[in-house]
Amino acid sequence: MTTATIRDVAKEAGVGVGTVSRVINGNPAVSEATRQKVLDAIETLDFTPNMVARRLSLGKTQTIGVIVPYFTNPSVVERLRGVVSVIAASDYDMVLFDVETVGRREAYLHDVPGRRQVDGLLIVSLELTNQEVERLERSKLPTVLVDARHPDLNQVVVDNVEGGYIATKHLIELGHRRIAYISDFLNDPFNSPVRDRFTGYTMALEEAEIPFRTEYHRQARHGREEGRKMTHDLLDLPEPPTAIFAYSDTQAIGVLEAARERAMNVPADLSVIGFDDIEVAEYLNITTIRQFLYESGVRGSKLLLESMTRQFSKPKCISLPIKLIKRRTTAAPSSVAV
Amino acid sequence: MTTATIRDVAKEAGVGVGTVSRVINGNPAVSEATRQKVLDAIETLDFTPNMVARRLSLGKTQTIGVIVPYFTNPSVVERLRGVVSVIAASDYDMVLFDVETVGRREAYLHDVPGRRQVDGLLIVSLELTNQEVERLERSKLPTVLVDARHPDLNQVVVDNVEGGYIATKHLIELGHRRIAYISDFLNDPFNSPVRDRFTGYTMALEEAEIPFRTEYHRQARHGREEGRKMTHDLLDLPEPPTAIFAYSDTQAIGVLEAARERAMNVPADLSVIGFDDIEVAEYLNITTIRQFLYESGVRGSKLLLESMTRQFSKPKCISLPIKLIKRRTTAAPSSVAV
DNA sequence: CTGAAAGCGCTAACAA
DNA sequence: TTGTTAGCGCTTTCAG
Repeated sequence: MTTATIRDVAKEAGVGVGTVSRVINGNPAVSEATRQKVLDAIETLDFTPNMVARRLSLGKTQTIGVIVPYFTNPSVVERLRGVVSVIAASDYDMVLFDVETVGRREAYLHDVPGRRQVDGLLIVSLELTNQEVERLERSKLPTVLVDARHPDLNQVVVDNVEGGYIATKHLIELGHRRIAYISDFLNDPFNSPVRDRFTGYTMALEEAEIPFRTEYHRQARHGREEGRKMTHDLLDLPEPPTAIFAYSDTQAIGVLEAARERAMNVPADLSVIGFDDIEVAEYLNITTIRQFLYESGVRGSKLLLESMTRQFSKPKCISLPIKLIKRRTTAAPSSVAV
Repeated sequence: MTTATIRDVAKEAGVGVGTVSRVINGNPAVSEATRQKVLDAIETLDFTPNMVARRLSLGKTQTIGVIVPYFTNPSVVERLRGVVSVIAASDYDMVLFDVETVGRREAYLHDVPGRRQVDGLLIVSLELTNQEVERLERSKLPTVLVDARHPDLNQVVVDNVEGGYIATKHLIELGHRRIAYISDFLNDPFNSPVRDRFTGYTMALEEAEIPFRTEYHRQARHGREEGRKMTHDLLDLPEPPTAIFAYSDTQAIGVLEAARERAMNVPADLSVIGFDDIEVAEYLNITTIRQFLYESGVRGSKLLLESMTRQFSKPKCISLPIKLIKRRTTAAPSSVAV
């Protein structure tokens, strides 16, 4: 038994396919009698409309695409949760494109708009080149960026410079002078937050007239383990920092591990501040800069849904706040260290 | 400028649409000369084939659907990571259906097979009724269950009875006699793991000739907060337990919180064991029963991909191991408590 | 090798 | 109200 089509239903009910289509789509221009006949036929044939056919006919897919890098990253997952919560409640399906390599990134960014398989596109934590944006614009595919900026696109963002500034300033106000910043690679063309937070870091330093020391900035691939290693390097310095600002909570966890391995007391011997406020940060009592990750996903997808119904005259930019969350990994430096 | 179709390309290249199609699909029966003409035309028109049309024509979607409950649940996310890792590396797209309510559950399970929008279906942590399975079979849609059982379907599972048994036995061997089990509701028809682990719990008790006490089993909705509350209730008992086996790590975290609120020392005053071994469990040093969540996603999707190419004579059942991970939340009861 | 034409299952415009 | 028909863009015989 092959699946029933609209034609089978029409035959079974003794009506035309158009009528069946109308019934399916709730078109009121159908008499109650025939509607019932059709409904019965649908029932006996256990018919469900073929979405692919409908999509082709309609020219719409009722699907939104979400491109995310590193689905393994907790902050990305948290944003995605927000996205899922609104998409699942809408009439749209969601297809997920996970970018782990440059190749896939290019493939998705190139193909997804052209293939016409989604009605809207949400791009999370991925910096786009002008060329890519141009292509997107040509395809007329409604798009919104979450955690990435571009003058021509709708976006929801956060002020990472300010975030870096606030984090560093918190440490300074606590009395620290030897403050390190550990982060992802600064020269990654697709990662501007890492640079922005660095800028905030240096701004705060400068404001407090603390000279920036190259050896206090470490960079590596993203990850807890890398955070751990960088911390050890830092602590091996002749004049080790008394506080570390980690680009992400994940890296901050690595810092904590390193400290534990050296039997150092946090925050007495070493202060640590992270960024993001992922869920674990709370359990581990990590002082951090909260950015509303879940909320960013929610706002981003809502903005997308909205932009799919009406065109905005110019790109919308939603700026989400950030907030210092003081917990138990930061304190004044022990006097001996100063 | 509307998107170019295969017909435009054909005209531009001065060939028939069939030829263009052949070129696109790498059909070797095309002369090098015409192939080049077509390629040029594709280039100048910036043509990308419309996936929806291709799908309709092919009768395949190159898409696999994944139905998960509570995307907010860390263990589900972890499984999903495994799924994403293999799907993203395949030629399939992945559409995600998040089930938060009974209504959506029914809707997805009913519609997804019929709509023919996916070539395969992965169902995670969702128990199916016979009726639902029957429908699935009728639709001939390749399906695999992850973390759920059914005699007629492919599946990857874990022995939860054994898990519950091992967890409890660990506590018993440490010397505990007053052991509580906190969990999700036992009578949830769609959650058999909760019952299985309970069975394992009672088995271990029985084997050690420890009578089961009703007041030592608490149930509530899933969540950290609920775990916290149940723990307080337990500790308010005239004869409180010395050890708690939590259905999930999430709930175990709640136990830890409650203990901290009472300034109780874990594991000296109270032992805690969780289940799953989600990432946080490691950071928080929670003793737990590891089930290979990520791996379950990987195996499940591989099995699905495989079952989409060749039919199995009978349903495959992959059973993943479990493992006691001893960390720092379990120890012998303090003598005073005995 | 290549072009023409017949679908894939559905929607919507057009008649009736 | 309803049936008929022309697409939606692509693949795939079937001739040539």
